[in-house]
Amino acid sequence: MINTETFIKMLSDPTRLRCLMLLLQEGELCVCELTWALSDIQPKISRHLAILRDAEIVTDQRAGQWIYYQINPDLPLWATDILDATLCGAREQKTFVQDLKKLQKMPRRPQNRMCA
Amino acid sequence: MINTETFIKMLSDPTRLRCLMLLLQEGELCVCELTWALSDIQPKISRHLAILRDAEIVTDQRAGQWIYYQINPDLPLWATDILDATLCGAREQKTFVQDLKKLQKMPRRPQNRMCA
DNA sequence: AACATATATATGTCTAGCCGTATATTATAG
DNA sequence: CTATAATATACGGCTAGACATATATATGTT
Repeated sequence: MINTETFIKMLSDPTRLRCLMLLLQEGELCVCELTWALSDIQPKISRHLAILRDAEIVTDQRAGQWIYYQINPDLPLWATDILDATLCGAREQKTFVQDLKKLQKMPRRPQNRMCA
Repeated sequence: MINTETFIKMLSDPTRLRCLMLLLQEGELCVCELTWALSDIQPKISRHLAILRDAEIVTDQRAGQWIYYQINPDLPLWATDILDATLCGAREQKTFVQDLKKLQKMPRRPQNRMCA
């Protein structure tokens, strides 16, 4: 089971935190959606998602050529509480607002598996 | 006002996190108490507390030769929520339990100002 | 098969930030 | 006015970890 120190270290990189906030907000996103939303390069996003996956903070699931990530539903309560509180803070900050807006404007966005 | 990214970065150092957890649990502690509790060296504790003070996550108050630190009471709600959730997690981890136990066994512990 | 798209990983570089040691500052006691 | 205790800061060294680029792997399409 993950401990608080490790968990917070995982959140302490801005790219990882932005990905997690979007995943928490949206439920499930693939690498190309996150890459688009953050206006960043694919290997960087992929690498950070791999770090989060190795720490069991997110889970991944392949759907065709896309790999969808989501917050690990089995996180301990204190961990989801940290994420929820962070999202509350992020909602009033321009980085998150911009990321979410950018995501919603993504052209040819692969349909979210949750809606399939 | 502090943002989520900066706030979490401040928590991401183990020494700072341990100090914050003890401060949240105990209300107010001086440098020598934290130094004793963490079994670490004074300049290191002092430096990390200065970092937290500069980020306005803690406040300090001199009482004679001691300087007492506490969690900044004016933190935004999301920030105190993060700290509270982290403490919930920490309470079940041996680092925090040990730190707290060590603190309580400190000889000639300066009386806490809150009890004065 | 050939090509395009999505994702992952490998490699070498670079820097933010932590560390220990030494020293400075401030307060109390004698 | 010393001496001691508590705390803060300065300095140089070191390393974890983030970066960009290049390449590998996997899937889907024609």
